[in-house]
Amino acid sequence: MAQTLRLPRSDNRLPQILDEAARLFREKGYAATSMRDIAAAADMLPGSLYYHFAAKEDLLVAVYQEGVRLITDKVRAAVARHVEPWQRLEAAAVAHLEALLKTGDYALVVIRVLPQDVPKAAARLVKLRDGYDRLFAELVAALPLPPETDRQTFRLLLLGALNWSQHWFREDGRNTPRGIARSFLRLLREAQKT
Amino acid sequence: MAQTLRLPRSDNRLPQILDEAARLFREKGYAATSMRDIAAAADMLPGSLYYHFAAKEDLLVAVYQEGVRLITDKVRAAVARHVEPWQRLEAAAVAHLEALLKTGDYALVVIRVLPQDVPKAAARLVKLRDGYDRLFAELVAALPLPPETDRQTFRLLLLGALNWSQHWFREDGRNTPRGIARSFLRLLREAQKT
DNA sequence: TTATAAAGCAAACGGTCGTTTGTTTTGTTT
DNA sequence: AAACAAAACAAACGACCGTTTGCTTTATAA
Repeated sequence: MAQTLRLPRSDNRLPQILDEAARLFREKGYAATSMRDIAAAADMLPGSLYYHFAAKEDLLVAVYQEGVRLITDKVRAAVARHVEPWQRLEAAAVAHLEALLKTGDYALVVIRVLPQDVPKAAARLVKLRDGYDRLFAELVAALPLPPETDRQTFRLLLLGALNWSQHWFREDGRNTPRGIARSFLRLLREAQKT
Repeated sequence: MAQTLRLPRSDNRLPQILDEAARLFREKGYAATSMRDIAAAADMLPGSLYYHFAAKEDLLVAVYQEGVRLITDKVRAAVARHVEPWQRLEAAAVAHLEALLKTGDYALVVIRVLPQDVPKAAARLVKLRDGYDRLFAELVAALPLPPETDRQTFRLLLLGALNWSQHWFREDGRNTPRGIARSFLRLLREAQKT
């Protein structure tokens, strides 16, 4: 059979582009980061970026997609280690927060860059997020909660608090993502024991 | 006594500038909003803005300051109507969320525009916020909580969830800021009864 | 070893950015 | 009505923006 497609070259610098783009999008936001910034950080010329991405927003989508993938993988793996619903949710919360605060730039771009800040890519970004939201919804649905507890409110409370932590979190000895996630869940759990 | 200072002219359009700037900063973010955008919305020429503000970041600081003032005033007034600590906190949470989701653009700018997005004004923005944070810290300090409850974690959980609600909240008949704030507090309160 | 496509360079395009400068209009004070 | 300052206009500055185009380098497959 005829081999028509070529493999990527080994010195392909696409990963480097994505890394620097993720770092800059997280540090300065999408609008304040220029293609020239990214190119300079990746040690290329601005125009060269357009061999890999047709437009700035496509570069963001690629970073965003990788961010969602990293978070999703971490959370899925953590959840799979438990069977008890509360333990599964706690594992998910810990993995979620560790992905945000320790994995690096990709994951933070997902919660820092708002879809509405990039109108031309907003639909794609929202779609990427939706799959992840469903994962958490399932975990909350499995909890043995008293019937008067609204599960959507519960989920929004937990996820909101976790995501907001990016704004105040500073890593130090007695302040870890794991500890914070567990503390949050402890505050929420006591009231909901059946 | 000699009158050396003049009063502002009655057709001063500074309020209009601030209104449009707040609206645009909230809609598109700081970096994506240009001085030309603001000038056009206020029906002026771009250069005219510089009679009122020396730089774009000063215009943001002015909007931000007004936003903090609006939230603080609303929360203080709401808290003052109660004496019981849990009721005071609930009143504060409701007022906080109503200020964010109903007051309009100024308040939302405060939680949507990150200080780090505007390096030259970051210190001023953080200072404006700090005063407000202290207000909530005092309300949480007054709660009758079991000794094992970490009050800082409690405060960060509640405020994070409240602030994050901007990302998913859509007003409709059975979904009000007041209802959400109360639901959040109910979830947190049950576990903490002494 | 040579053909080929992947990858990046070099240079520029039109447009928009924040801001400045000099001038003009206009409300208020005397 | 004359003087004056508040407020906005008119026009431009250099810098930077996302992107395009044509050309060169280079790793790999045949």
